[in-house]
Amino acid sequence: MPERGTVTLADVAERAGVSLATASRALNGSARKVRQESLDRVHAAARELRYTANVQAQAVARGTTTTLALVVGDIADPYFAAIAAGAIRAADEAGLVVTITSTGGDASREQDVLAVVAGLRPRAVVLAVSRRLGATSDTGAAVQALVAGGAGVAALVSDLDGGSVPGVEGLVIRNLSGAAALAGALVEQGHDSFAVLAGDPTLATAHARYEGFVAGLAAHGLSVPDQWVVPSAFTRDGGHQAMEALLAAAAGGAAPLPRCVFAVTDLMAVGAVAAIRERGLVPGVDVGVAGFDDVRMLADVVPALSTVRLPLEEIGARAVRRALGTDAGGAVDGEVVLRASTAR
Amino acid sequence: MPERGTVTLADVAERAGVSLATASRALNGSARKVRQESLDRVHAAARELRYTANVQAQAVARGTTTTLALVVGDIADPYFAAIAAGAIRAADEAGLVVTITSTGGDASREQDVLAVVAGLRPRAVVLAVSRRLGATSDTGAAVQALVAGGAGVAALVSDLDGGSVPGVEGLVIRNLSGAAALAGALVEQGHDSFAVLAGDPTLATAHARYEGFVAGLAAHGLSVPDQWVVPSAFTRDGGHQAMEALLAAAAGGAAPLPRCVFAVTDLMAVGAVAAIRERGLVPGVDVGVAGFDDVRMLADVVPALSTVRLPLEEIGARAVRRALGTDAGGAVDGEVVLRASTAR
DNA sequence: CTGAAAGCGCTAACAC
DNA sequence: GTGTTAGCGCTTTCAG
Repeated sequence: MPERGTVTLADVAERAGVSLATASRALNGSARKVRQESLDRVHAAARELRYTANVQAQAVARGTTTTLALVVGDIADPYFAAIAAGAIRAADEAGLVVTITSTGGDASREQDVLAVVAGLRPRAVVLAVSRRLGATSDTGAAVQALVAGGAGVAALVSDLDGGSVPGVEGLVIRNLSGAAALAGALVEQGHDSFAVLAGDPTLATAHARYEGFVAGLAAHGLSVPDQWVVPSAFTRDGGHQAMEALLAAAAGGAAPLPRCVFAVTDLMAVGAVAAIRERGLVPGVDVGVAGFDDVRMLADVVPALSTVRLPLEEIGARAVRRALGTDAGGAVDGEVVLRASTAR
Repeated sequence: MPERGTVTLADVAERAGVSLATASRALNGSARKVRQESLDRVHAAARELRYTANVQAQAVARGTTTTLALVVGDIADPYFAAIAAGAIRAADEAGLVVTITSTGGDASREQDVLAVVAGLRPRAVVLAVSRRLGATSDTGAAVQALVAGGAGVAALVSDLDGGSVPGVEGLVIRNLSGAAALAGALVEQGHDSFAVLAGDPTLATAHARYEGFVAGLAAHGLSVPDQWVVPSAFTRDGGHQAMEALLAAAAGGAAPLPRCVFAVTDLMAVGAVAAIRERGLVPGVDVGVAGFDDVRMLADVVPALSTVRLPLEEIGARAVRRALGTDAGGAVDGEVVLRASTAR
């Protein structure tokens, strides 16, 4: 029987012939306090009426919500999408509903987004945004407000990241050491001259990967000449353009071509591979390409990308637990995976 | 000055020296009714106190929320991720916050998910799940409840889809005609024997694309023999396995290999390409492969995939507007894009 | 064990 | 214009 409007607890209580309080206790409250018979009656009534508790009302009455806010740069980016998937799973396990807001990578929007998030009075919030180096402490203030409001806050950070915001749990992703390990592996594989498609150097993640890679090379006595460090947008197209710049310079005789190129992101690496191919060269043979992340969606690109695998879904899940205080801690390591794109 | 606990409207009103009602009107209510001076005072107080309205409280008081619930199969799937991105953008423009719940493609979980969604009392809900043919009307009932609760509901449906659920706006995606057009284009390109990697035939989307393709071929006097219609999981691996089955049969002499294979999804197509390559054949040359969706992430696979482009983000955005009643309607067409994977 | 009643933070009549 | 005062739907003392 479709009801008009919406069914309230009062309706259920009335139908079950008990008080509002009893109905509430039967349906949600601390169990054990309700007689079996009343309990059954209430449940029956609820079922018949198709009652579903209004979580907003519960939230104001209880003073705490069941919302977990996830702030990401761009949900269409597979990196964030994978993290979101893990976060949703973990939140679900904790009985929380995930609200996703996206900054679009825009720092100014971040402020607004955080304000909206604050209005949600979330039980926990996970910040999976591309942190900007020299971050405006405005953002810090907004986060402080969240913390003061009682929300557990976790943020993905890099192992190069400087000051941690007080009150927020940082889940450190070892971009620095991962990139360093990759550099070492590539050198041992025989590569001896490298360029870095560095992405946006003001982004903490991009910066850490760049620094790590350079440090890894340095440990083997190698370095990357300045003209071979090319910044760009932190996207597939950015990688394409950066690689194109390198190729153009080499074609113009301005500089030789490196044996291997490290793109700080798989997506950028894919762009680079395309650029190489467009010049009539063979990626992986004429010039090696390595990425970072090992996003699953790119598993079938040819040549298969050497990269640093990050357990993205796991990261999302752990960030949630971290925000809820149910994850002990510990950093997340990447795993170097060598494939055809750097096989020579 | 970090406040302890949380700031309420009452705090703001007190600090501004006005009543609760005035503060409410100044901050949210129907403007115009508050004197400029009071208005300024209230805003100043709000700013100083870092006040952010509690949306849950507003929701119960107003009897309507600012939540838009998006139900997707799997947010890590680029198809859904793109739709989600568009939905988030459109919702944001409408001042709504998006809550994403994922069914994981599990029909039984769909029930639970819908129950949770109902508890949110969302202003609107977008169902972007893989509809199952012969759907359990249980789901229909759950949706009914949502509609009865006053939520605007929109669902992505196929042009082959049968009964529309009363009360829900169906945004029809022309899978059927898109696949038919693709078939026609491939025939005109010179292909004359086809296999279909049909995915999960119980999913409305997969089914429509299969039917459309077959119909498109029929229009040119061609057909697909039964043994060349191979069902599988609706995933990359499913496509891989299905193609592998085809290749194995051909290698065993059991059947010849078709000139061209249509995978009902780009992801499946990519899996098929990989399988072809593993057999030492050249995809696009020895056997053509076409997909559906044109997911951006796969733009750089080699050979570039012939496919049917769907404006995924746009679809997400329109579904939101549809649910809100601000989109007039009209189906979404796919656009055939021929590329190297079927060039011969 | 159960009911009556007092909130939770905010909005919306309804007066003044 | 602004303040008073009921609620919104639900939880939670506090008595019985």
